[in-house]
Amino acid sequence: MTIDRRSALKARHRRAILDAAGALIAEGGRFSVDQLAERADVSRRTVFNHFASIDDVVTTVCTEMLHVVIDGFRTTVTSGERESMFTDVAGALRVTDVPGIVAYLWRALGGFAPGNPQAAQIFHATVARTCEEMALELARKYPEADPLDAAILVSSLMNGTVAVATHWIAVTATQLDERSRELWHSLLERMIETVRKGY
Amino acid sequence: MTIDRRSALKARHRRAILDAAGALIAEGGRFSVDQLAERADVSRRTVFNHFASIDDVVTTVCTEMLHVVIDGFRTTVTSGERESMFTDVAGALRVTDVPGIVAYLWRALGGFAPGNPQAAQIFHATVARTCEEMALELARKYPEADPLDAAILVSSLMNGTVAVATHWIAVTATQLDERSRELWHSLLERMIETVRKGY
DNA sequence: TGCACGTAGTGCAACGATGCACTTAGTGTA
DNA sequence: TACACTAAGTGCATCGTTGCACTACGTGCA
Repeated sequence: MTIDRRSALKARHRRAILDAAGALIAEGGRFSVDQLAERADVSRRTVFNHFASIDDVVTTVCTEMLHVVIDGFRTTVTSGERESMFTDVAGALRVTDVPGIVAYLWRALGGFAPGNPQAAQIFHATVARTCEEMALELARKYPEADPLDAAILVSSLMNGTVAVATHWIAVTATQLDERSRELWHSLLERMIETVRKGY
Repeated sequence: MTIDRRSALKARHRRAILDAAGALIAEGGRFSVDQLAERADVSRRTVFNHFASIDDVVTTVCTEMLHVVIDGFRTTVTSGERESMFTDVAGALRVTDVPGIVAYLWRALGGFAPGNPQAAQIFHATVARTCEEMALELARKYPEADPLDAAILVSSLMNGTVAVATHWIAVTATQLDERSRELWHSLLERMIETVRKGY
């Protein structure tokens, strides 16, 4: 087989951009495209060749981080005995530090754009997708269960997250609080609907 | 100032190719362009975009290694008091492990192409240039001295090299012995002539 | 001798990365 | 309000990288 080095170059740069964004986000400061490009050792234009916008970059980074959570959850759920949804979720909590990862993500994002609604939206959208995937995983294993139960269980799995998020909101971006509540409500509704349709 | 990322990309790939070649040479095996390209994580074609030939790559790697020797020698000679060429050469031997570096280079090159006259030629040509630069450095500091003395001193500085080279030749590539002797003779003549002309 | 095969090296067209000039939009300031 | 300034994002020409097909040459083998 032949390795496609043309794709390899693209992939390398894409990775470099994401890694740089992850580092910059973790450092807690806002950052510009120029900073991102410099950190990734690519040109500013290349960033826009790979991603539609800065938010696209950040969303991708967050999604990647939460995929760790999803993968861990999926492994726990699929490898465990069929007992009850509760034991699966409890097991996932023991194996993966879900609230820890998501809290880290949230704090980092808070630093990324304090007072910027974009940060909260990116966070909630990413976490929402993560929750949906986890709820779907549960529903696959327990098809006879009520989708509402799965959604609520996953929601409580993410509880630590919400607490941290709310805390951050209270401390640094009070004006987001109301919007945050709305987003979490709509998230729960979307989860139930998603599980019901089973994609 | 603006960083030229176009050049940066080129430089990065050039470095990757040289590093890969250095590693492959050090590992002691022969290697093809394909191996080199794969190791450097660039396409085969890019190797030829940067270097005219495989020998060009190897020569560059060797030259870079010997620049360590040259730089160390130059520092010792220029920073030391003007006393005698002999003390300078002795000082350089104390500071830099000249025979060690060159012997390593030779063993590595021997592995690169056992039975291949190219290896010996690359080695001798590279070392010859190194010797010339060192002899020139000596002649600059002691312009009244006989170029022959400078050449012979540098030659003796490289003595460990010759010994190792001769040993390797005897063991693994006897057929190169005669050619090696010729090369070293012509090297000495060229050194003297070079110093005499002072470039 | 003829032939398959591996490897060095080249020519070329397509694709990816880059520099630069440009528009757009938000923000602070006189 | 007007204006300077900063940063996001776009269009385009150019340069660097890559895949692929090709030639040339040495080597082993029937």
